Amino acid sequence: MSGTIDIEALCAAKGLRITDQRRTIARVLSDAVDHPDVEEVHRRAAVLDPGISIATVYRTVRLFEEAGILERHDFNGSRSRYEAAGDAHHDHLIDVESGRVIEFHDSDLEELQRRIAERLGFRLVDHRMELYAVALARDADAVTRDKPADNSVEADAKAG
Amino acid sequence: MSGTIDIEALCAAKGLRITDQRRTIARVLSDAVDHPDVEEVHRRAAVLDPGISIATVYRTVRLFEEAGILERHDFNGSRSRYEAAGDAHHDHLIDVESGRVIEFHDSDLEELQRRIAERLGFRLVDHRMELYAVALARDADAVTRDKPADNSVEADAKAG
DNA sequence: ATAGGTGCAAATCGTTTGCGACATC
DNA sequence: GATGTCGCAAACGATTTGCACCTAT
Repeated sequence: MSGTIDIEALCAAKGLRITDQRRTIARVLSDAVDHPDVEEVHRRAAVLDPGISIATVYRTVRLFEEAGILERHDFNGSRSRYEAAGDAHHDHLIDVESGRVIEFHDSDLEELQRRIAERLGFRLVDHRMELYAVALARDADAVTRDKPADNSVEADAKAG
Repeated sequence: MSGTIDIEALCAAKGLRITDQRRTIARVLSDAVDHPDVEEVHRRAAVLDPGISIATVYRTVRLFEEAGILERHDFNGSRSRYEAAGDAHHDHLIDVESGRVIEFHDSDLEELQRRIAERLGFRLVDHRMELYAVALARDADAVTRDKPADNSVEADAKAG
């Protein structure tokens, strides 16, 4: 889902100075189909530009996140993981056995969350929701799309 | 809700060696009506036993968490916060303006999460769900209990 | 008596930052 | 050419750990 976002174009649009390093990191993140952490982004960026520093990667993902270009996740605690923020909103299911992250969206869930907050006297401004689960039996991918449209779960698996 | 759990008794039941420090920390956590971080637990424990070390607090909350006596939360990233695990399961709404944490339970939500995981081919084993919200107008606490029983939201505010 | 807990200080991990050199606008 | 960025290494905050001493069982 995020693999199609042109982060470099977004940088330009936001008036961010574009350097070789930022271009490289933007490309790595535009191409990512998973949710890499900083170390992994650095590893991939270093393939394209061996001199790139991890400090620059930290600075850049932070910059991009503050510009709304990236989303940061904190699935297990320790390391932060990133994905392009351009897609429609979605939540994550983490396969606790493989570490695989599956994105999904369910509008009933979104609506219910909104109503719960309202019932408590609040207006929902954000939420964080992760499902930790184990695959059912063997045919775990045969059920990927069993109902159409927004109201159901549309998922595409992404590597760890 | 967690203020009534006798953590010391749970330690004994689990065969954990009970020391003065653990007794003190257990009491602090049994008495807590909020979600203190390690520094705050240490601060409160030090009132009862000024010599207690923060390393011991870290070791003890970790021990208690691994024994299933405490739950660790990671609401904003940095510091972990703890609460007694004895209560019925609940989720958290965080008032982004005051930092106040409100506990709630909604069985529709729990059920929906289970179904979403199932639809994706998984069995739900755990979840994390936090609502970030701002208080509506002034009468934010007049709506605390507007529907009865499990199906609705039952909340009690807890300090940050 | 002994397995295990404690306090201290040093180590670790992820992340941020001060600095002088360098690149982009 | 001014302003901002880079790489490096040191600094940082939260947490863990090695060690010599102490305590519950």
